[in-house]
Amino acid sequence: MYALNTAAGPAARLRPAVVPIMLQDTTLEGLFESQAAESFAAGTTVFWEGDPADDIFQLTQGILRLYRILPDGQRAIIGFIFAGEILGLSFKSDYLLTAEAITPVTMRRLSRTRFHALVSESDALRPQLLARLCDEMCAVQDQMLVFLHRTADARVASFLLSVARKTTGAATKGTEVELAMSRTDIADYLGLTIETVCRSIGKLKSEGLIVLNGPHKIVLQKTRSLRELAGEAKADEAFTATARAA
Amino acid sequence: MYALNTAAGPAARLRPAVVPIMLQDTTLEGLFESQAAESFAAGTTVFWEGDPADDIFQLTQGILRLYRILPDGQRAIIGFIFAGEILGLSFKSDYLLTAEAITPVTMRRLSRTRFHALVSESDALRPQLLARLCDEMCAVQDQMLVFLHRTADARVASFLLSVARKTTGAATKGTEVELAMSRTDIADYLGLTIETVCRSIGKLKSEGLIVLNGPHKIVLQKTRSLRELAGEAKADEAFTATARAA
DNA sequence: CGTTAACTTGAATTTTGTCAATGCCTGTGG
DNA sequence: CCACAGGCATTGACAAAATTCAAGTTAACG
Repeated sequence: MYALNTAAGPAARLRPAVVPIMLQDTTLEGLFESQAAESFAAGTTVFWEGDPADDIFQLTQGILRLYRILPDGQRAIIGFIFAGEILGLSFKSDYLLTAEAITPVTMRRLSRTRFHALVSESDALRPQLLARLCDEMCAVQDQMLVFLHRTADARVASFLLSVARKTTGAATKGTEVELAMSRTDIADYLGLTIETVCRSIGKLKSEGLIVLNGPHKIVLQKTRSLRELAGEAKADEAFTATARAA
Repeated sequence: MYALNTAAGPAARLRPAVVPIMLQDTTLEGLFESQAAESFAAGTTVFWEGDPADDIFQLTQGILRLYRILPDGQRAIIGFIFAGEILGLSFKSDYLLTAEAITPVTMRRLSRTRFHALVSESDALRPQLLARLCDEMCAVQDQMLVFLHRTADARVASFLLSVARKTTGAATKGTEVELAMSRTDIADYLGLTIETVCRSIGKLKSEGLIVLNGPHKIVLQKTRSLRELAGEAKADEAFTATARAA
């Protein structure tokens, strides 16, 4: 994968601008802190599939979409990058996908050679990079399990929970999720059509699992049902115990 | 991912038993060459999801399936491991999936701590490990694109090509593919039902893309059509040129 | 051989995709 | 500030794809 979640998650964005110097040596994010911020307008492309993969980025604000165009012309969205995440980590000479700003974004850039030099010099950073890659691999696998083996409704539920966690840090009753991406983006990510995404969201709404404040603001209501639908948990222990007692 | 393809692919299996000593220092596979071979009967479990992840394995003969049981009891196959591949590479303390022998297998084992010590000591091995992880990540992504965005027929075609390449090293007209796994295994891997897998294979057969020698031996016939169906290539250049001229 | 499990095929149902129409935000210009 | 245009989201009717349920048929193994 080309994106690595920060261990800290959304907390990273709330972190004060001035951080202990030590961080620069002990976290991958620290490597970017001395770099200048660059801005990209919404809709702008940060890099194209096929461009030489010269740089590695940290997204400091905004949301990106990563996609590839399939041989038949269909656009497949590989994932979304949220503030705090690192992007472009690859050992290929070219980028294998296109990164596009969904919202206005700001990023910090580090040349790939510099990044790898810094990482391989540091005994603290090397294992971190490996651990991150493994974490990311696990995440991709989990995602694939949900998306591949479950229905449209389950995929949408899983997606909403995932966005909630990445943007607000939690997915509890009352959490308002800002969906910056369009329905088309969601569909191209989940391997569904726009219409099916709409209908699934509509169904979640009519069943009271979520509430909509316009098409791009979703409030989570029945988070247990959402999690079950998304295939994240078995039926609750207490519930099955009750069922057994009855 | 828990499996890393050997760079050499199937050639690794054909490699003479005696190899230059140098290899032991320059490839990840080399690390396993001094280890004793262990055998597992078909149907045996090598390790279970949740076991402490103490060892890393190289599969020297046979085929494994990797799977997890989803909360609703469904079995999701994450992938298959073929001879030559390395298995169990994770930075988690426990295995996150179950590895089961499909055929009789032989493996070599290395403790995780030993493996990581050897790798981190070697300037040659460290970048290899990173590169492998990235390659594997790309492979998982590609797979996801095909499986998520394409039909049952396309998934099956893609699967057959992939098995052909991993076992015979090529996917050309006349290649005979040995499918050691059951239809249920294939279905649980592709996110389809057994019946759909059967029907897709039947369709490929009736359209002349493949020939069956019993249910577990498949001969590739129209490899270009298979690749197009699998979404591996655009329509052939010459063809589109012709179409334009007409 | 005979038994059992695996594979294949068929028909009905459900889910998803396709095509088409309508409604609703949003931003721009009057 | 309002009107309007254009894009996006939603909904409906129908078609296609995949799943489910239910037989058969073939292959594997003792």
